[in-house]
Amino acid sequence: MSSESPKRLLFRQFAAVAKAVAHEHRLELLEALAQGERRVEILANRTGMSVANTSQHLQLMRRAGLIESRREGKFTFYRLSGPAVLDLLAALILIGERHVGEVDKIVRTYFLSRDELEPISRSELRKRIKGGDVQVIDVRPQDEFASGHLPNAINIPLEELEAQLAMLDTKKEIVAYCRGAYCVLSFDMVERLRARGFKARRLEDGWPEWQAAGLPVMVCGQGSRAGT
Amino acid sequence: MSSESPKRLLFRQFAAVAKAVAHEHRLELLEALAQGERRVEILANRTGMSVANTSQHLQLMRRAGLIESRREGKFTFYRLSGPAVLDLLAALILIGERHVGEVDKIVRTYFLSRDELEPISRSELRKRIKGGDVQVIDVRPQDEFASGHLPNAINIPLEELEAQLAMLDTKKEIVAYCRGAYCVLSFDMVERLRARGFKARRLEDGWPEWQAAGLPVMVCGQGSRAGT
DNA sequence: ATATCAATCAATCAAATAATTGAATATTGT
DNA sequence: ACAATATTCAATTATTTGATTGATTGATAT
Repeated sequence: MSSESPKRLLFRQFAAVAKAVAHEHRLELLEALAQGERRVEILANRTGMSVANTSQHLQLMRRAGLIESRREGKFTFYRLSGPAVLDLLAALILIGERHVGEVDKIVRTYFLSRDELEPISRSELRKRIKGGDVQVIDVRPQDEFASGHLPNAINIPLEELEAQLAMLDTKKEIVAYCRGAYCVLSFDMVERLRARGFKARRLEDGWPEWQAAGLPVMVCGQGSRAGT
Repeated sequence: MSSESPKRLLFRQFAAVAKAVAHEHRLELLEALAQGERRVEILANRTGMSVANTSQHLQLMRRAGLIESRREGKFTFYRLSGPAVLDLLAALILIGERHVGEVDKIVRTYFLSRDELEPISRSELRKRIKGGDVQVIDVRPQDEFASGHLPNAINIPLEELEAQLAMLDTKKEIVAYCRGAYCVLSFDMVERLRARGFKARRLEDGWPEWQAAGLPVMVCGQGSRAGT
């Protein structure tokens, strides 16, 4: 009587995939990995978990097929196993936004409302970049910027805004972006820029989605990096 | 020190959504609900769970925003909260297929390989239905067929195949479909039809996806139902 | 060889989740 | 009002999952 329906067996596997995303910290790890491949220790720092704990979570996700790893010398690099993982996260976020009251409440409490921020879409931003009438600011840390960013974007992490203010053209509109839909960085940046009288908006999503959409990108030192 | 980052709070909510799908039985419930709204008892029978247990799982998913309910007299009907839920399931299945070895093994063991079955796409099937050179068989139970099906489809559940064989045109190609990508019914139907010399293929997905894609449908007694 | 460092493993304890049972609630029909 | 029916609630127990600790592996550099 141990034989079970194949459908049941398959569902068990799919449930295992879902279980692997069903944890606060693992979602945070996936968000970090959506920026590009990363070492265990870096991920541990980012999420504030112990290295051992981080390692276990990563292995769990690897077993579930969400991520893959590569060994290079002493280091193990992890990366997303494919674009379907981003789809999974997007679906999760969409359901949260539409149908979970808590999400709405948190967004209202901590972020400017989405309408006030007038987010700009990927396709619209692309046109305006071509037109050259917009300044694009990448709010992520320097290392993430270096491993890939939007064309003509300049890198200004939040804490460097003061130092880089002079770089900005007060006439041109600014569009800020960071890691993704719920990365706080670009929200903060837009607020601060507006407080200083700039015309600033947010990209509606972030770097991983831009990249996944196959839009043009720049890597490393090729693009313009602000300051220093 | 109780204040946490808003991102962490949001991720907690998204993780809760993921947890709600992360269970074998709940996936099965969602698959059933993807066919249309259903009562608790019906769902309990379908999944082989007790009514109380089913009710608890359903409430958990409702709290997570995956499903909604409606009371009608003594009955409570549950339904998916929106199309994003289907996207979530699709992403889950895609990751499983691509990156989980077990899934592949199960498919190989229990189903004909996908290539052998030469599945037909939604758009192709739509064209051929218009052309009228194809017989479409809905393999689902009668009640599911009644609440909606593909245009010109006839309903032949597996156990009725023998009785309905005479209905089928041996010249025309047959396309069978059922509940979705991993519903066994249409696999079985194609195998049986081929064993009898028919030219038979599978629709690559099933009723929920057809409906979600906004393609034309028929409801209730309006369409042709085979036999009796 | 040995020291060092990144990552993993193994064992433990604490916490969350799932199934079961029987009682409780709400609605319908008599 | 009363019984019948569909669903939910509450309490219990078994199982699974998560974090922590310290030991272990594997690779590099001295």
